[in-house]
Amino acid sequence: MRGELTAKGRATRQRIVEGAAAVLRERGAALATLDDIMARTGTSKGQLFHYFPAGKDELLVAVAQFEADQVLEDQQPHLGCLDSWEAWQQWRDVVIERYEAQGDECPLGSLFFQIGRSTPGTRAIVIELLRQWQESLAAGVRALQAAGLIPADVDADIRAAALLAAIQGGVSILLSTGRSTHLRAALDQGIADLRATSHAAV
Amino acid sequence: MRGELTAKGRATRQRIVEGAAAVLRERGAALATLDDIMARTGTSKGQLFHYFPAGKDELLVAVAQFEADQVLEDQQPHLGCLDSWEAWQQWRDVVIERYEAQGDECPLGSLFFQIGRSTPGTRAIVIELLRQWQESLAAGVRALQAAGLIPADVDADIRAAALLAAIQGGVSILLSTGRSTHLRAALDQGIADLRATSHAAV
DNA sequence: CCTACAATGGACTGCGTAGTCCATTCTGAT
DNA sequence: ATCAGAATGGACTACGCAGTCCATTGTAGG
Repeated sequence: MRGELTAKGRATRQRIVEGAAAVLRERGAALATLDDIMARTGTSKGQLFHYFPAGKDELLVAVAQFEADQVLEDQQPHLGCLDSWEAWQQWRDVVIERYEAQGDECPLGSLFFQIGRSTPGTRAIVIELLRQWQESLAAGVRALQAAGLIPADVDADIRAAALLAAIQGGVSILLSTGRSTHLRAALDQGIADLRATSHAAV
Repeated sequence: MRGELTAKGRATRQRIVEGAAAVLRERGAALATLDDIMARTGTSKGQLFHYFPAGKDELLVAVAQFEADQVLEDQQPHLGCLDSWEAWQQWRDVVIERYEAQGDECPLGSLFFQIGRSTPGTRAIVIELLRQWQESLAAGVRALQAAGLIPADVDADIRAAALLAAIQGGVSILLSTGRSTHLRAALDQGIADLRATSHAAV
């Protein structure tokens, strides 16, 4: 038992992270307390500080990483193979469905505002998430070019950046208003405009 | 002196709101304390609760309203008369400049996550802000149609919604990463795609 | 002036919460 | 069976912060 963490220990730690994630989604990072997390996960103070010696911040960073991983996973396998208009459409459906189901709970958003500015940890996680997300989208645009569905002179990176911004904006408006109108409009318009490049007179 | 608030009183109240707004931008709503605000504005506890009897929440709502008004004002007069491509371009420049200057401080964002979910107040303010913003954009699109610069069958509301989402997303990515790349990409691409409708083969 | 009430200052209270500490129980290797 | 170290429980501490309260000062109207 030199490796610091037994099987039981790993399970408990995981339970804490997942439970904490649920609590944070429900109450928001600003209002969630360690007691909430203890109650939800059926753990004690001793355990929390046993697995996250640096305290709440360390736990929040772990949760942020957990949530960030989820975001991309939830879009697979569609995000990974955007090589036809059908694939793009399926991906669109999954994204909208996911965020409509999430409603006004924003795991990463509230986390970011709680500790993002101060701690470099969460910020780095968010940046890396955005980077991978955009890279996948850019790959999708290039796949369309390779398939001859859109012109080769379309700038894949700019398009991907614009699409990513459109999604982010749609989601934050969904968070504020509770309505997915803008997310839908942004995604649909973004894809339509991409499609329009194939028969533009420019 | 029956009207509750003298000239001096009104000035103090205003000073508190503006000072609080500054503090909130700097430290984020989650970390800002009444003591910070007192220090910044040179006021006492007594004053804070004299002008905002319901306490911190009431003050935060006042700040949210103040910030929301700023957002639209800062885009004027450009946002009000988007009737030519030059006007759109100028507006684009103002938006980018404003948010680049703001950097990673998000007055409304942090406010929203602090009290937005719980209090209906801030949420209503944000919703109203978004509504007016989108309405101005839609008016701009219609102005382009009226000027014959884009086809009449372009759906102004959808375009406006997509543009608004693009901006919001660009801003939130700016908040996360500190880089305005996405905001620029989103705005430029959005306007370019709008422009492309005038010579599309569809 | 004088008076009523607004404006101000600041000490004080109460509470929620993060974090500490140690006693006890469990687990696996030898 | 034994023992080191992990896992757990929970009482206890420290403290920051919102909100209360009242004494004092300023101010406009009569």
